[in-house]
Amino acid sequence: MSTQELVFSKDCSDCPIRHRAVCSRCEPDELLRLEEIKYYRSYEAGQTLVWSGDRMDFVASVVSGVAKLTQTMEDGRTQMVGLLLPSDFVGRPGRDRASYDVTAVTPVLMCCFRRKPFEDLMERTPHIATRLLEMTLDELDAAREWMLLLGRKTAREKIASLLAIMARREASERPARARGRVAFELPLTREAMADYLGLTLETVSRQVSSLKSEGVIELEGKRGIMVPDFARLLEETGDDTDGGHLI
Amino acid sequence: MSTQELVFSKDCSDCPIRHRAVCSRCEPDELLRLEEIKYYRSYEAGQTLVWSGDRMDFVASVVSGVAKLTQTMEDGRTQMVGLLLPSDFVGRPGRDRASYDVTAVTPVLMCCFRRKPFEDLMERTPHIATRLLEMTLDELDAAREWMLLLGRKTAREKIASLLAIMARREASERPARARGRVAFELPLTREAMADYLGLTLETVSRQVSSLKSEGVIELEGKRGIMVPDFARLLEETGDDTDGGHLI
DNA sequence: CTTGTCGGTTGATCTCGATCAAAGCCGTTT
DNA sequence: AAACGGCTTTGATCGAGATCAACCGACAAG
Repeated sequence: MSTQELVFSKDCSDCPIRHRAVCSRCEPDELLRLEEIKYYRSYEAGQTLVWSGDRMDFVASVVSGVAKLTQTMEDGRTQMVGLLLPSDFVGRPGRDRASYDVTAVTPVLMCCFRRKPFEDLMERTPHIATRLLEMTLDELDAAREWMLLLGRKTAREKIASLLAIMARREASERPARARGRVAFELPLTREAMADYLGLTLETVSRQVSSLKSEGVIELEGKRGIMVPDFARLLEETGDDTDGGHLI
Repeated sequence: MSTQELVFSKDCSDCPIRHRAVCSRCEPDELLRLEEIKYYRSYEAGQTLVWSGDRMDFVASVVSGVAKLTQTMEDGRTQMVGLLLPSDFVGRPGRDRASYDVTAVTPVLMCCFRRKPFEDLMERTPHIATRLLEMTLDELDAAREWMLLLGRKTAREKIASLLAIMARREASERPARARGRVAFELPLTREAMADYLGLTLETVSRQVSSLKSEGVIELEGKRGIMVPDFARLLEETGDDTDGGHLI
């Protein structure tokens, strides 16, 4: 398959700059230059892609699957600090050591770019930096919302918030769905949810059960979550519901 | 005072790109273009510069003083999500509404740039975007460390961590000081510390007292903190102390 | 079929930090 | 000097979530 083929047949789904379907200024020759320095890697669930402190000579974009960034204290307490879904970017141009553990939550396919050439390309292609800045600012916003969750929300609100975030993200992928009704796969174990929310897995389990028994959510098998009334779920998050951006 | 004068006499201390004394590629004429679109604003302690949701047609750089970014829930629970010290950047190119409340903690002087012209300048001056990306990535790292603190640390560790962060930042400003011994002004009230750490002000007060009575810190007047042995303080943070970057 | 493992649930108890309440300490105003 | 307001400290009590422990169900391996 020619490089050209790859780029356009897949709608450049592995170009980190295009991934979120925003950068309309991606020129074909710039994409080609990206093609030259990229390669794929796949990982199985549970596998750690990078350890905190490791040398990291690539940056990458998640093509499929879910991965997490975690920080761990000496005594084993761990906190998830990033959840990577398809189209998310990993790695940091200009730094050669990873700051967090990166672990596959489900099987993951990454599209990697060798770091040095990627940095060179960034120098020559200004709007890649602009796009990356935009994505990083989005991540920073998400991190700050997450901080409010960690610092001030109750266990119940935390669970509801996590479900709302996942549901919203799911909905944005496939916007066609019944009004207010959302169903999605939650790819996280109770323990991973606990690490996300700064709780213990027992508390997560109890609160999920409680939301289920009150009809806010329905469980479908192991990982399926069904939200009959999204607005109802939002009420449980403690967030401003009339903030406009409902979904 | 001529523009030239201002730029070079103050070592461009109000240029957000140069603020952290990193961007060695700032050309005089680029700095001049920044000069043309900037203005100063000062605020008194307690004053809110921007309300979440407000229109924000500038970006800015803190020249002096301390400001905070906070998020508040309907019922009044608030969480600080950013602490802005001199040289920090506020605002987001490409977005016209503020996402957080920005409040002066001490009297603050801001160097503001009208947003649209700043964005235009960014287009024409690629390494401004690069520099901004770098700064944003630093902030993201800080936010993620903060998430570990909020999600997993004990009250005592939280206090120690905050003090260590402030001490470290202080030390980097004026690197000349006795080995292990650091003194600094903590510009936050107990309530602000509580908002930073996801605690109540009573808990903050108790833990500070406890650290004092155990000799980890000494209080000098209202706001002065003296750390006789920085390594000792670090032990209390729960962080990896042999992570190299001690101070 | 048994055994093991992994993820999840549920129960009993404990504890850290929240909450409620009362003073204390300045610095400023009257 | 007295009164006041903002900030802090300290005490008593309460409760949400952690901890410890048992058990369940699904699935894979022996």
